[in-house]
Amino acid sequence: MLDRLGAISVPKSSDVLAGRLQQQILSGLYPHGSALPTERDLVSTTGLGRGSVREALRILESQGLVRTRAGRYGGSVVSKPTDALLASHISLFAKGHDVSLRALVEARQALEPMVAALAARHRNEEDLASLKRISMRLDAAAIDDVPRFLLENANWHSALAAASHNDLLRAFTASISGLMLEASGIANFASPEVRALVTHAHRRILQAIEAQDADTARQRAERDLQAYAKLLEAAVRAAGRKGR
Amino acid sequence: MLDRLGAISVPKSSDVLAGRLQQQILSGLYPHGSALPTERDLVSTTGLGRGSVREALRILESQGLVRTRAGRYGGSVVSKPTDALLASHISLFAKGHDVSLRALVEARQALEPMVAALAARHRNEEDLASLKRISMRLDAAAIDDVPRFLLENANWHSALAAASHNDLLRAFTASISGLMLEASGIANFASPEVRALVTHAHRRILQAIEAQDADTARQRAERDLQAYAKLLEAAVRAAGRKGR
DNA sequence: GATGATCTATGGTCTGACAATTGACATCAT
DNA sequence: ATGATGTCAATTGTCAGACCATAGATCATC
Repeated sequence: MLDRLGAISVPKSSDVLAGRLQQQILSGLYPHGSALPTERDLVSTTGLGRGSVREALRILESQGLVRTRAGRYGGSVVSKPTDALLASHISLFAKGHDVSLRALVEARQALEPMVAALAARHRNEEDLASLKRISMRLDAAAIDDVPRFLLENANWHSALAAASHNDLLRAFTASISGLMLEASGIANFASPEVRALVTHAHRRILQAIEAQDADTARQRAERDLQAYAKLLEAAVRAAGRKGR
Repeated sequence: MLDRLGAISVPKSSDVLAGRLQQQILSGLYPHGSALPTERDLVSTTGLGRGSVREALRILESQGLVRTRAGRYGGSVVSKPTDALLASHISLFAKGHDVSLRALVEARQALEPMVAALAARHRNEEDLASLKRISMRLDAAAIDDVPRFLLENANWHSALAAASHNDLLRAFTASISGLMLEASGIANFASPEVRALVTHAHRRILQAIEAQDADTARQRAERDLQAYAKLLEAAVRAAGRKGR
């Protein structure tokens, strides 16, 4: 008989422990907010050394599954991964793969029409107030404060995504807004014309959302993003010519 | 004079080291594929203990920025975060936030039309061959092999996203496909009618992509997903009634 | 009752040691 | 020559033990 053996890999003990704890957390054995055993308890129950246990906890921590505090009554507490953590992972992925500004715009073009439609459908008064507040700040900054304008613009897109009440779309959108905020600081693309286009577009979308008109919100987001993408493409071409 | 002091937090040495190494990697000081200093070198240059250094490396590892191997000529090598790693983080986020199947479908509805349009525009012969191969397997499995059908369906969506040649959209789409594959195993939604709808829809989209007709591809993806969403909603309502 | 000192279980860190791994190199048999 | 085998050395993997830092509870004091 011929035994076919694949490659055999010996996993690290910290990886094994991290995987088992992750599974137990996801299975509901350790619900959100509950405390994991202390490091020393884990040492005695698993038979591993404290270093390995701590490495496993560090893995869970960077997955956002636990938060650890020192001191008496401290320890590792189960928690939900935050938007910011997911955004940082998405950001690392994007930077590692040299995702272009164009690809970011494509992603935003994909997400934002649906986000706008959902926001129109599901927004509550608080969402609306938040969007209006940010819109006012955005309009004010559009006149002459470009860095502030870019920041408030990112906030606006994040607030719109929050109003959609879809956690996944919200996290995706917030990540892309952060990445575009970084990129636009470099690209220096926010001319007065672009700023006028953006504030006008946001106002129109906000009206549709206030009226809870999902189809109009979607269409306006689509059209405005298409105009934005064309302007951006032209600016990139111009910068390319100037760069020679 | 009144000094206003905010909260002062003392960061962990492993976090500080992980942050500095991350910065150095992103700055290009350690390009992709290059080796980080060995653990003991880091110990001597930083003055930290080896445990802290190892915890920092474990953080970078779970961010996908390095891969570590044991043995002589081993060590930590700079690498790019993989799709699978980002997908796992997105999956943890989604599970932690109890993202509903409905929210997943909304995300797919947002992404897929753009993905289809980009795939039609940017696909090469290899992408096309891959999609055709998966389509054949999908059609075969649609007759009676439901688990295989669901798996090949997830593969189809991932292949479509790969053909878009947008790394971010590809990673998002692959993550959502994985999550829906898990969820559909539970929801048991893939009736023969649904399977027929899906295979037909995929065939039509594939035709548009082969013809490199971006607008048609987008429209077909939009319409088909809308039909799919309605079927799903009806199934969920039916399951809700049965559940009583 | 407020204030401050003290207690103590917990994570944070360092040191030292040894085991396991693994690629390069030397050796040997053919 | 060449292929198999053994040896070596640098590196990560792991453990044990000690001590420090933190922070909430508790107690003592006024």
